[in-house]
Amino acid sequence: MNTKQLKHHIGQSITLKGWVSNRRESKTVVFINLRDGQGVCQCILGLEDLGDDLFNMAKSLGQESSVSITGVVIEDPRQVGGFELHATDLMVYQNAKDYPISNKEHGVEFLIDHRHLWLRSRRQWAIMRIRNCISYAIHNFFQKEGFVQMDAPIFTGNAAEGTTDLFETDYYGKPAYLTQSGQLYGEAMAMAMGKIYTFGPTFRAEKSKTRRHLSEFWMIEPEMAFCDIFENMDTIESFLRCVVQEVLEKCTDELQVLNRDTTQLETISKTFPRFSYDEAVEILKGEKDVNGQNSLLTIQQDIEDTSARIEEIRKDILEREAAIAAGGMKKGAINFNQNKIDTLKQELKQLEEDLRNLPQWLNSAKNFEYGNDFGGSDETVLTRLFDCPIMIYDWPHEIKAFYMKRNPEDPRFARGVDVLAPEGYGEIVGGGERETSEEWLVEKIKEHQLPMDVFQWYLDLRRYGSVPHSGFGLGLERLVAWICKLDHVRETIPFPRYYGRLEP
RNA sequence: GCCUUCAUAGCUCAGCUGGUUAGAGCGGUUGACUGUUAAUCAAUAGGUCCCUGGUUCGAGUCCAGGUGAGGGCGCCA
Repeated sequence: MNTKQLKHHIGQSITLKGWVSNRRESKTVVFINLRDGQGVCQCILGLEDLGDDLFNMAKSLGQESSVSITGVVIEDPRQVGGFELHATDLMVYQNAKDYPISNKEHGVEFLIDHRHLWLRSRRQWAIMRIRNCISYAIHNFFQKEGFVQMDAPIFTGNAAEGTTDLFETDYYGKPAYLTQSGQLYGEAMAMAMGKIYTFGPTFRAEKSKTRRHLSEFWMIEPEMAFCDIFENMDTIESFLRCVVQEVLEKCTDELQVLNRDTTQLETISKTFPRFSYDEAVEILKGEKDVNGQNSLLTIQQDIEDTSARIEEIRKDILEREAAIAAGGMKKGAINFNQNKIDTLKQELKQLEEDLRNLPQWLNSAKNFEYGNDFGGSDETVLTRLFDCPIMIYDWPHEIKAFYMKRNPEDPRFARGVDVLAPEGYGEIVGGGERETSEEWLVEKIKEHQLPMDVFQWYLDLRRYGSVPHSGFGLGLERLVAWICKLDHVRETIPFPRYYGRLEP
């Protein structure tokens, strides 16, 4: 029996097993919010129903104590979940004391240090369930479309694109690296199966301290034979649409816990705008408007709005502080105002940081040099103008990987595609069409000064039945972060690994 | 690697131009209250102000170095 099944047992006596997430008490009643992993249910434990011993035990329960409560299910629309349990019996597995995570706000460092316990809180519960839903939806989509899941190796012997961002391990006395992409193997597997996808961990030793980088993350890499870049973009679009719609449908409770504005996700049904690199540069530099908006003016406006909001918050804080200092306020009101001030200060900190960054971003967009790759801030500036994901294709070949196919009509460009998520989440998908010609590839490998011998197996794919083929890589954590609208990808994975973080 | 912000009670934070015994809320403990949703109310315990050195009659506050953390850039999903 669990809290999700209560609606089938109204008026019946049942037993729930779980953890005490909160407790309130008065002289003859104790209220316990019971969390069982599925959901929550408020349990009412009355002195008369339980007797002195059990009632006193109920009173002594600390947060996160593990218990089993038997009682009658009562429908009550005021309650979270819609039901409550009028207890007739209580069994305590363990009475927990001094649980470190209270229902108040905590700082990031403290919470991450207690990640093993933090996972129990409501918000994390919602995020992990959405992550699960996304994983399932991804498998579902590819399986329905006839893709075969095949796993690429995690140890790799060669460093295809430099060793600086690879983790080195000892493999029977030889250096081995943890995979940073299974793509080349994906191509080999696609030639065996037609359409495949990998779903596995990826490791990058980038010393990045940003809200969108992890050292260990999960990547989904489909690869399709007989597929050009445009068919690839079609696949990416229907894939993302399918996953987001699945979450909207299946995770209404979870999205609500996160306070996610779902109208911003429903725009997924729109056709994703597609721009060539050339067009995207014009938009970025403010030389071309889109949707009646100019990128530079939009950021300029953001700067002004942010400054105005900062002023507003400062004033609000001062007023509340003055009101408290003036005295005569009831303790409850003081408490309320102080909490409000805390939240406002939090927002203020965030806004002040934005205000430090925005002018840099504006500057970087203004002075963007044609031919360069887009930086994180450029992506933010671009996507600021759209409410659904956008795709950018045909990149200068110099800045793309050696295996990227050149546009036959204009060899200055490589047929890569990046998908940028809205709301500042940046690149969630990177992909493209792969080079089919052995000659071109050999030339590229030389140009990138890569060791030819380790790519012989890869070149075999072009020697024996080379066909046009494409694929892409999706960062699961970035997708989860965007769908849940989280500040940082470290909340999207149970035990995050990022620069400087290895425990717990 | 570069830039930037920060470190005060178990937790979240206040502490002004340096000045007596360092404060609040939450959490803990004790008590009050039949219905609370981060309950409320009263009382109570709880401190190496990150570390080292310096300036000063006097440093939580100023300066230098170190350590740890947040965020941004580069790089990327």
